[in-house]
Amino acid sequence: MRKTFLFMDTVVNKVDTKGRVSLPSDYRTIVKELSTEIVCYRSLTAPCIEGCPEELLEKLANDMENSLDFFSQEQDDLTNLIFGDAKRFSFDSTGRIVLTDKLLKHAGITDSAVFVGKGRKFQIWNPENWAKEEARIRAEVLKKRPSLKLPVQEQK
Amino acid sequence: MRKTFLFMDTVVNKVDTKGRVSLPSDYRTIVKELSTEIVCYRSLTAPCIEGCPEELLEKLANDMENSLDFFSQEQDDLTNLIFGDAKRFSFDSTGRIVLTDKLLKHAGITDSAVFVGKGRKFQIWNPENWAKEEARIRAEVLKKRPSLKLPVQEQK
DNA sequence: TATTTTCCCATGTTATACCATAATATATAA
DNA sequence: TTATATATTATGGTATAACATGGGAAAATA
Repeated sequence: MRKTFLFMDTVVNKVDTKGRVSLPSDYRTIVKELSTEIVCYRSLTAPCIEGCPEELLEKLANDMENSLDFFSQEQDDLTNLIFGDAKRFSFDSTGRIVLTDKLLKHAGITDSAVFVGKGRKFQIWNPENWAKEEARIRAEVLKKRPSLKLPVQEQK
Repeated sequence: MRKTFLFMDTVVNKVDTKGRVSLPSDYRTIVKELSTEIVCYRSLTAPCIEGCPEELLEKLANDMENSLDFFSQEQDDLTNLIFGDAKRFSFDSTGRIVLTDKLLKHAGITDSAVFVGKGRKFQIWNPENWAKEEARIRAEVLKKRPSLKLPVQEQK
């Protein structure tokens, strides 16, 4: 895998009635070096969609295969949950993927979606939900790091 | 074996009176790169059918051969169970396989079946049973979430 | 010959590849 | 800088191809 595969930035795109969305151009150039496909699945921990190159899940599959706990119930459950939910999405020449109803519903996305870079992977949120989530995260960080001194500035 | 051989997603297909089911198109494209056959067997741990390319069983056979537990009763039993039960299924030009009564009965499948991706392999469930199983797994994973540890990935 | 199994064709449905245009960003010249 | 041109990207619409599935003929089996 390339060393510098980092999904970044926050991009809002429209979602049409068929569930089509343009994958941000930046994301595409990253993905294109490997293939014309990405994998998406419902986040286990948040009301959003997660996406990544297939290579990332490939690595996970390998690790699980080679794990000592191969026959354990937990691994069995995890593979079912992860791979059962994940799905390949290929984008056409115009750079769009078609998200499924299951994914859109889980994230509460209707007519527009926001792509949020997360390094090796990215997330797709309902814009309003993301606004709240971002605020929550920022608040959390401030609370956890009281010694962090930000420049005192007036709110505008 | 190809780099990206991952069975994913959850697909419901009909099973007709002859026991015919369409293998999901995604699965077929994976399998086709190797052959026109898959191997199916009754899951050892759940009321479902498991399927995979023959190459995976090949790998299993190798691993067991090279294992330190070569003479163990457990491994002996496992090979008997798996290889004794496994059977090749070839799919025709329309992409269908014909499941045997033994398999269908074990999974409680009658008129429709759900394919669940599991990475290197996949499972075939009775839809209602899978719904319950998925709910169970999700609840389980959420409960364990704080301590949940995926296989540690080696840094290179 | 009767029964099962395999193979192939036909059809409705859905998804996807493609084209056209609009919007945006980037580059170039004044 | 400002204005204009060019390229890239986003989005709407549509024709096409792919798919799942029912039915039946040919082949194989008993």
